[in-house]
Amino acid sequence: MNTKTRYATKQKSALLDFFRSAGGHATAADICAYLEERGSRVSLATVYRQLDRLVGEGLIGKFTIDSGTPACYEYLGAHDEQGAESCFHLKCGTCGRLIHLHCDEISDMREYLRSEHGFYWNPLGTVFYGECAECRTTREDGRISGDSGPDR
Amino acid sequence: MNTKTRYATKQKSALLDFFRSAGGHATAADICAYLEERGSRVSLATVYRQLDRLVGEGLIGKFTIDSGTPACYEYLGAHDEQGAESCFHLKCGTCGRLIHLHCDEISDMREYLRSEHGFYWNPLGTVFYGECAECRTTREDGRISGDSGPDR
DNA sequence: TTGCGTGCAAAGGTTTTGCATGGCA
DNA sequence: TGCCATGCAAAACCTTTGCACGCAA
Repeated sequence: MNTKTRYATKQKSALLDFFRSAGGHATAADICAYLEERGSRVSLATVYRQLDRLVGEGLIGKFTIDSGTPACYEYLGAHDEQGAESCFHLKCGTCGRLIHLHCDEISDMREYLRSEHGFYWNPLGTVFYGECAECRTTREDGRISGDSGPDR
Repeated sequence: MNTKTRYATKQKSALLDFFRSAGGHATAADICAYLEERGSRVSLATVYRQLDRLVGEGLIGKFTIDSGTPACYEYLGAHDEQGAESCFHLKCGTCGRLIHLHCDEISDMREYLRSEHGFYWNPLGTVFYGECAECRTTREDGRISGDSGPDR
């Protein structure tokens, strides 16, 4: 589905620069806006095309927060093999925050999925949905306005 | 965000009938098509509105496979509290299959995320990305056409 | 009778695609 | 020079929303 990069263009290096310097996760539109601000204008279509290639090359990861919202992309190049596999994301459905996590505990989970279910799990790109501590506390304490509970 | 159901309409019961009989996961469009085939036509907008409410009521779960693709919905009513929390999904990025899984092992993961990171994980709605055993084997054996590896 | 739920159509937002042009090798 | 990558605009797609009507309570 995604073609290999054959030529080194300034748009591509601008994208990589963005990920290396800005870090964290960003949507295609974020990247576009950031680059424009920096003087190197890149069209949104090109951003999507490059991102697709970079994902295919394994340099960046793509993950989906919710259908209808733009996909998030994140630089993986900085992680070594070990590190990359211990990095994943938590999404709080109440406040909408995306939490970035590094921990080795999930290697157990990987091992389990592989041996027991034959599934080779890639934690990158996987988003754990739930509720963060702050929101949970707030909701249990106050029972503020809404009585319909969290979003999901 | 999602309003409570106040009236019992035939559209709503048609939706619930669908989930109880057809089971598994389905997109809004799937449901719409299925119902039309059965003679009970329900507009897509209504399907979305009802799904939103049903998710809010906890009767069905919503999860996102990939941005750009329609969201999947699944009936949860059949699960007891315990069962619901041991149900989750694996997505093979190579063949695109969505694998349905029930296992209790993940309660360890939940416990870990809660005690260590204060995060209340809801396994439903979370999709584990990776590669299934068949695809892995095929790819390692044959190294068929493409040399660019799996989609992600 | 009240007002929620529905259907239709249009809008909104994200992502993809066609085609002519420009730039890398 | 050959061909890939880009830019622009339009299309495709999923989902939400506005509004008038019908139906449950």
